[in-house]
Amino acid sequence: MDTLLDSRPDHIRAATVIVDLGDFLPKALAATDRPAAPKHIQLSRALVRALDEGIVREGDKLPSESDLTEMTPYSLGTVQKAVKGLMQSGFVMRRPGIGTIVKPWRKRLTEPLHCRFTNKEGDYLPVYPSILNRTLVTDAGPWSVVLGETSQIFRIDRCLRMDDEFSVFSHFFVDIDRYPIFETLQIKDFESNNFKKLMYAQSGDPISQLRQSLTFVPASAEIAGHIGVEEKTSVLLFKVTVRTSSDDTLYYQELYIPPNNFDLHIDSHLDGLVSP
Amino acid sequence: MDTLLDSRPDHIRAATVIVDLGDFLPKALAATDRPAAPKHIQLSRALVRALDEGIVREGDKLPSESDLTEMTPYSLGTVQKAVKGLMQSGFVMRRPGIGTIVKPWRKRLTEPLHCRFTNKEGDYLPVYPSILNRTLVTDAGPWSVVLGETSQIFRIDRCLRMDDEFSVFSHFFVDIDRYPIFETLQIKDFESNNFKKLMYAQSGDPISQLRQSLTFVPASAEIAGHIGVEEKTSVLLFKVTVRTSSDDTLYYQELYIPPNNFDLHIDSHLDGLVSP
DNA sequence: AGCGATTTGTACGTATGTATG
DNA sequence: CCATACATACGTACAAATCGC
Repeated sequence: MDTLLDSRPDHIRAATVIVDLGDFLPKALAATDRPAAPKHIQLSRALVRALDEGIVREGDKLPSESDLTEMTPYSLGTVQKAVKGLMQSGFVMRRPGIGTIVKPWRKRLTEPLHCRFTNKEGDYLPVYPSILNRTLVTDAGPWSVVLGETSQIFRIDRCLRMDDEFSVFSHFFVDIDRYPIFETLQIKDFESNNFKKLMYAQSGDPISQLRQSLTFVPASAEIAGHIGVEEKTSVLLFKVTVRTSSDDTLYYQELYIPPNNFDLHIDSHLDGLVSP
Repeated sequence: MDTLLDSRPDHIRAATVIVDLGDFLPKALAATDRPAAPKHIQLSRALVRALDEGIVREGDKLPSESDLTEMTPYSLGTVQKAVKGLMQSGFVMRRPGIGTIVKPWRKRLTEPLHCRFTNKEGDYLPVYPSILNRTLVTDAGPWSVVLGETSQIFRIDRCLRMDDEFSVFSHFFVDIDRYPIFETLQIKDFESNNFKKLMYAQSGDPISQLRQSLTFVPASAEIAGHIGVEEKTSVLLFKVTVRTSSDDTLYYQELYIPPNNFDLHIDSHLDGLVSP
């Protein structure tokens, strides 16, 4: 084939070598989750882990379905479910007759999940979160609607500094019945951990519904102070509700974003395959 | 069951009656797509159509998997795929032991796909689109990156009036090799149709990847005029790239949104099940 | 252009597990 | 404890797209 006329994207054209997972997969699958996740989820996670650990790299071709069926104790259908999940999450690309190819993912997902900015070059700004406060919420609001009127809701206030450029203020609402760790953990412990890890450590439930909305609102005095704008300046309020496929709300988040010159990247869906 | 203590959401509590699709489904499935879509997609679409036509309403319980298997010529696995697709798209909710329940969708999706606002009551603002212009794009930009440097790109400029409240200006970029209809159709024909219908009529390919980002930008003179703000006013630039699961870009859209008091609802994913 | 070999995609039938009422 | 209904899993078969010869 004439490569000069090969206009396919790099991550397709370059994929000729099939990555060897013969050593990795059996070990990765032996380390079972507790309680045991479905087999196709275990396989999906193992493959994502292989990506995280650099065993599989962007542009690599994964073993074929039948190969995976042979090197795992799973059936073809299970393997297919696993790889299909990876495709729906955007990790890989599949074509009949070609194979399964790992898409370029630019950079691994870091904290926090739903508020990442890129500069003009497309690089993500590093985020430096700091915890300001944690309170038991007693009044009603959007949080109680989505998390349930009867539940015990904690609110965690954070300030997310975006690489010394600007700051975002965050109200994070969570039901402590579902995530008791947010009540028991000391505030200082939040600093060293990150929210995504905490959420996944507790739930294991796949995220499959994201409800997001945006409004312009005037900044309150408190919020204005934290994000460095004048009081009543118009800022963006970004509301995020995260649900499982069975419609349980995992958490609700409000992000106050001042005017800035960076691109806010909006997540579409993740299907619970993000590696903790 | 004591309804006073029943704190479950309406759409679960109310679902006691199983909707009768015995008449509708066989007829709906007989009207096959051209070219034939996979059976599980056909079934999904038939169920969505039942929703559109009011045969199934919000809160209704769908027939069980085994019932659907009996009333259709399809196997259990096929039925499961179809209903699972509806769940991942957010149309229905499923629980073992209970059944499949149609979620409240407030209002059917109308035009345009990615820019819908709600008022304080949660109702969508009606949208009145008008076509301003259609040009062949020759220069490079984000559009050429995502649609391909070599492709013939058309740009359609539109003004989307949001229920007499405010207006949004839109640049819609599409590859005419993929959607020749955007070149052949007269501008006046766009008014009566809507974009979503046009896109689905042509492709049939399921949408599965949405890439969305937001930036603050100063409004150009032209755009400022259309959306009724002063030149150089800071407006929101909402960029949307829509791809299939095989990574083909369907279209790219830029939306210029003036400051306003409504909620911009952000789509997460639709999986191609939206009924045309 | 044609023909296998490969690989994903769809589909069927069956069996068993788990949550709910 | 039982019936219902969704969830997972297995094994098989064939179709459709792609590639190399």
